[in-house]
Amino acid sequence: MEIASKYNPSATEDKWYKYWMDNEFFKSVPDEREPYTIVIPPPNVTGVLHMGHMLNNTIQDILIRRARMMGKNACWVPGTDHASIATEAKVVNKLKEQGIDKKQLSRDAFLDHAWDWTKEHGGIILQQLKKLGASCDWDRESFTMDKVRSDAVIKVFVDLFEKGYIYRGVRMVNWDCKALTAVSDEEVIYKEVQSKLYYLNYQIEGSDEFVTIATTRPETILGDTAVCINPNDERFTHLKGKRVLVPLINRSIPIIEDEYVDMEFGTGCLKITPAHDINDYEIGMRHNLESINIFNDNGTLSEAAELYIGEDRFDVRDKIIPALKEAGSLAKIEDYTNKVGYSERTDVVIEPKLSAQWFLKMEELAKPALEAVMSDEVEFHPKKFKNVYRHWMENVKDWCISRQLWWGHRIPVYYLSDGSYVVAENDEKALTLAKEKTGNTALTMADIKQDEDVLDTWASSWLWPLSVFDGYGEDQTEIDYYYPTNDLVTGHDIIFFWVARMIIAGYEYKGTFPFKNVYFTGMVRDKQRRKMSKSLGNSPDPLDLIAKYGADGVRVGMLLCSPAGGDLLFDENLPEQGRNFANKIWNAFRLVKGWEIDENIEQPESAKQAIAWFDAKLDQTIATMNDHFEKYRISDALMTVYTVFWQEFSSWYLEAVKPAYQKPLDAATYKATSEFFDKLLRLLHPFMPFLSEELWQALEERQEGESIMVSEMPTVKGLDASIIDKFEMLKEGVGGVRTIRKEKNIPMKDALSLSIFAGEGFTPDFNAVLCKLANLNELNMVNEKVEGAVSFMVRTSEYFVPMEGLIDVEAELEKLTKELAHQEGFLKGVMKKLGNERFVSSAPEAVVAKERQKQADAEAKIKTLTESIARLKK
RNA sequence: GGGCGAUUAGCUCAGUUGGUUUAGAGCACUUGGUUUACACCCAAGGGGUCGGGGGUUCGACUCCCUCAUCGCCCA
Repeated sequence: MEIASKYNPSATEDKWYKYWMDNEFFKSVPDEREPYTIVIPPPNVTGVLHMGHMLNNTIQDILIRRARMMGKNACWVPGTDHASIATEAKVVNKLKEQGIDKKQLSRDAFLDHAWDWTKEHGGIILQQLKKLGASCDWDRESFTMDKVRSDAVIKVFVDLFEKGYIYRGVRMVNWDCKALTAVSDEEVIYKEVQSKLYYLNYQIEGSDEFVTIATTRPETILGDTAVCINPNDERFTHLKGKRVLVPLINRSIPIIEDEYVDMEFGTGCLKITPAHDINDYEIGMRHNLESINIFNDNGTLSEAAELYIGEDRFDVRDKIIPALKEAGSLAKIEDYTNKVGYSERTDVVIEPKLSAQWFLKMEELAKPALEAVMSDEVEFHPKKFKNVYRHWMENVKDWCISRQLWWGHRIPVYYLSDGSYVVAENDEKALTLAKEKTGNTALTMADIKQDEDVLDTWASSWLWPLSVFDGYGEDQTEIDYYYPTNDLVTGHDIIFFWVARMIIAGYEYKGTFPFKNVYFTGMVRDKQRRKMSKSLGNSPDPLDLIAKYGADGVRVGMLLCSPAGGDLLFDENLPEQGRNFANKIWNAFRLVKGWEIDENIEQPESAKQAIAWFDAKLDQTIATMNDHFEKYRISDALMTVYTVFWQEFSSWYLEAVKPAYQKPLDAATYKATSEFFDKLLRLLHPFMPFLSEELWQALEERQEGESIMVSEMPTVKGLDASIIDKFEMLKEGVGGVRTIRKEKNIPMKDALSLSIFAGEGFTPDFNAVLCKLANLNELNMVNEKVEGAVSFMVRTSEYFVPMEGLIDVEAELEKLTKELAHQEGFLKGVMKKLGNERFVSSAPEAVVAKERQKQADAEAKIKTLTESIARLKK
């Protein structure tokens, strides 16, 4: 059978993905088996696949494939979210390109365009995930705005309103002047910027004196309604009760006193602009100040500003400074570094703005969700995120859930002509409620008007683990079976946006957690620790990587350096390493499949020994991997099987059983080897689904409809592990001989003779393997030192390779002396411990015994080395 | 300004309730290799006073304090 010397992923990946789909292996329906469920963090419809998705979904696929092989009913639900702000922005831009202004369209006409856009672009990421091998149940694909999910969102709004958790209030919100909507606190990103601190003089009314205030936003003076001092500040005692004039517009405003003012900062005098700063707003409330809103929604100045009407807020800042200077109001300008909030969506500076919005009260709802995480009912991996979570939950703020947009779930609030309102799931119910409320049975839909705004996208995502199983529908079969889900895999950057809120919703609506475990991935960065971004151009296209290194190679690459929660520094040498590993497996398979099998020849002793060892080694490997998976150390689990396949299986086992060139292999050894290979492929399958399927199908004759992905994951047999340590001794022996060959320039093909003076713990169990791998023509067990030989030690046994005339006495002496010094140093450390009364009396017995064993071993080695040195010196 | 976390080999990280041969892995590096599975390979090797200082302990990479540096979250 001819097999190419290099693995070619592109030839196999599409073939097996289609095979899996055709056989419906990804599909899950409730049955009597234990369910294992993951809901995908829904990528938003405007996105394209990036490295973060690759990492995230690779991990989910590993977990789900493993669970499936462990006999569970594995269900991975895919889907997307509608990304209210981002999608609306995309659609508005697209319409603009076509010469259409959103304002000219009706709500329904705009939504038609948005749906068209979503249908065209929405599923791209999910299609790309198939290339990665994602084994999602595609029949379950959900969208936050489809019928089932939308109904859930509206039902929940009505329910929370009826429970008294939702209220409408005029508050200071984070206003996005580009998207023209409020955004939540979580959607504001604070960045440190170099700015200026402007010192401005305000003339005291009826006097030539003035006070100086410091501000970073001089344009907001037009909205000032007070100047504030600290009542304890003696510098300003004389100002109490006076009034000052706002520069340029000469508005008379009071000087008020409030302890909020930091006497150390700036001049100790603070201007108060209640409409445009959250702290000023609170001070304004305390002192009954007027709020003057000087901005329009798009960030230009309004009529209320009196000056610069219609001009952009940043242009005004540039213009007002010369004007203030000319008016003699500018005292000085200093450089200043401060943090400014930017919109996560549009990257424009957030403008604090007073407006009427809908809020969700969080305090009560958050309690069970906080408790659940602190008590590990929901487990975070890594644990350190528990602290972050607690801090947020204990200080949780009410959630601003309304957005001034059209694309999303329209708020089910209906206003009556008198300004009162009713809340209902649909028009019909709203009308009924309105009639009840007013006692006017003649009301029609024309008399009530639904709120124009939509809900925050996260107000639908937070229901995701419930809504994808139609948790708010009539038929509860699915939710009863799949909920709670098992694992959630997501980036730690959305712990508040999404994870915390899902946990809250889970407890509120099902009385229990939405998922048992949360695995937080790190952020994918480039080698220089920069975030991957389009503008930097430092993010590779995942599909290009797959084409270059194969999906399995990329999956392995993503995982090789991704401890939970830590940042992942991506570099192309990672998928390259993954590809190399795939090729290693491919070639090991090529070797095994290339052997000719002879039923009649006897199994060599060396093969028997190697099989006994690798059987135990594999058993231990499975146990180690299980342990890693239980603790969500997924990259460690991969590293375990990586090392075992490459080092133990390929470099030791296969070399030990490999027949001589062009000689056949006995049937028993082939059978054992084939079984080992089969198990290794199964262990590898969750990480490398395509290659493992390709080889598993070729390893034996398989029936149509068979697949490694639905085969059983190997389990621990509980074999005696002591053989593994004995084999390590054999490796040291082989290594010793190899070193001698290298030092003496003896090629591998020249057979050598070896004598072993056995020390404590020596085992002859692997002598046959030793002869084969060290290429020995003679192996003698001796009871005394061998003259005229090069020697080395394996633990307390001494190995001799006779080498008449080739011995470099000086070099041997140097080697032995160095080793002796090391052993003596080591013994000294051990003796120091054992010489300490308090160590011997207070350390556990086992620890002391271990030290005594170290002492005995070291003394035996020192004795041997001393004798050998003396002999050489003769 | 408040809080959290980190600092171990050139790089990225393990180190699992303080005791397994005076610290481990992967990558990178050095040396040697046309062995008939694989150069996307094989064999061997170098490299760290575990950020600094102090303390607790018979014993500290591991626990406590402190300083320094960095990162993240929140205001």
